[in-house]
Amino acid sequence: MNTEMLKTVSLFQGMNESELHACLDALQAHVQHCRRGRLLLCAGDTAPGIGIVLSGSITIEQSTLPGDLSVLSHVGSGGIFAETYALLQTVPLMVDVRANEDCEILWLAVRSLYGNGSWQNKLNVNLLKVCAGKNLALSERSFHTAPKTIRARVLSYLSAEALRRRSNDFEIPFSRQQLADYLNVERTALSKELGKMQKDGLIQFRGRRFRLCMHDYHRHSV
Amino acid sequence: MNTEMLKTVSLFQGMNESELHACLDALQAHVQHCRRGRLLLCAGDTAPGIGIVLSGSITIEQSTLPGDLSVLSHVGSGGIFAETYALLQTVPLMVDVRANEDCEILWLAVRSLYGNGSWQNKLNVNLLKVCAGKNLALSERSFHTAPKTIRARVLSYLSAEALRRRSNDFEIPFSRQQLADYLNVERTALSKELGKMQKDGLIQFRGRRFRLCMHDYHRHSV
DNA sequence: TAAAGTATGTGGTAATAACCACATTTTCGG
DNA sequence: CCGAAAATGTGGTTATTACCACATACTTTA
Repeated sequence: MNTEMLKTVSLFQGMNESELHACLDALQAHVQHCRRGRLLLCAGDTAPGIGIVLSGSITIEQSTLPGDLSVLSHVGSGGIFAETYALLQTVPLMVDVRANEDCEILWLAVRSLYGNGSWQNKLNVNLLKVCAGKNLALSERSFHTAPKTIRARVLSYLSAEALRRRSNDFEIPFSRQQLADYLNVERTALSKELGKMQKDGLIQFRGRRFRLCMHDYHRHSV
Repeated sequence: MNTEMLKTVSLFQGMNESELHACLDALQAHVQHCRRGRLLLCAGDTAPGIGIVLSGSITIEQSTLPGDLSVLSHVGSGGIFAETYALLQTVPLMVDVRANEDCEILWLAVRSLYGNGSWQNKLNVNLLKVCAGKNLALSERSFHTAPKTIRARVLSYLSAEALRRRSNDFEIPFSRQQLADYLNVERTALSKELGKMQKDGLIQFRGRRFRLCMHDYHRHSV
């Protein structure tokens, strides 16, 4: 493997040749080749580790309705991805990762970070988890505020919540005002839209308790 | 200091008593008392370290125009804050941190994380920086997409960019379509609003080059 | 250089959400 | 159990934006 290239990767900054080798060894580094257009990871998966793009490039895509695809970000050679999900091993991906062109990916197993049990190490790992957690929370919110209509934002949020609780019937942790702030909409407009959605049979709610009535989510005209 | 309480803090998970003490010592932990309503940190500052709320609670506030204050988040006892900025020491805060009630804050000096120079340590620190960087990028975008009008979003973005470049005349890294996506608005609506803003004398632009014509935007110095 | 293709700007229209004033419901302290 | 206060919902109006069709400018390349 070309270690010169690896020295330019942010993760390995400040390491000399021997440290780099020790590191790659301990993290069970291995290379995956991937053809342009193929999925490296898909929503629902748990990340197998931290990904580093050795050559080529990948895109992070929002996996909503097919045909209405949106690219969230682009990671080129030397970039890293999936580290948030790798650090929070229980959390499933909300996005797809696709090879934007033929590429080589270096995977690092993250559990090896928990190396020697020194307090320095524990502190680092705890701090990493906190950062990754905030990261995830921020990504998720930006997900739910992306749709242009209030209805779509509400559905995005409620669907994610239902998925998380593994139930279509659940309580949300927000008051109406807080939910409005979270979704970046005006409170009374939110109330009105919630009412309409109930009338339309999409949801039922009372206070903070919501029920999602998803008849079939596979319906989308061409 | 009450170490029982500290053991519940996410940062110190999994540490025993002696590790905890070693840790507090190495990180030059010290306690600050703060009265309800006072500012702990203000926008433009650089964070002195990682903050942990020992008692009371704090709020993170958006420091835009006074009178139009918005609370971004609330951190209670046991919570940590400012870790993003502490990890990226060069970056000035975009927010204010205020004591929501009388409180005690434990500050940890982050440079001590760079402890022994093992590759494990370097890797951890590098990873932390990557996470903190993504965090910051996500926060910043949610800042710029928070305003309700296109004009306000554009100004929020351009002002931040001007601040970063320390100049009112700069190039942005986005095409129109990309900027529209970033600000979560429709491209042609963005073009129209940019035109109006130029006509109104707020900005000048040509392609990716922008100039901010803000008469009084130097309220960052004390 | 011409032609094709891409990026950007403009006009008009319909849909949507912000905003305000106020009604109703819920929560909470006495 | 009451009344006050907070939270939530409703109606109507206006401002703003999404959306569409198309014009113009700027790039690329044959």
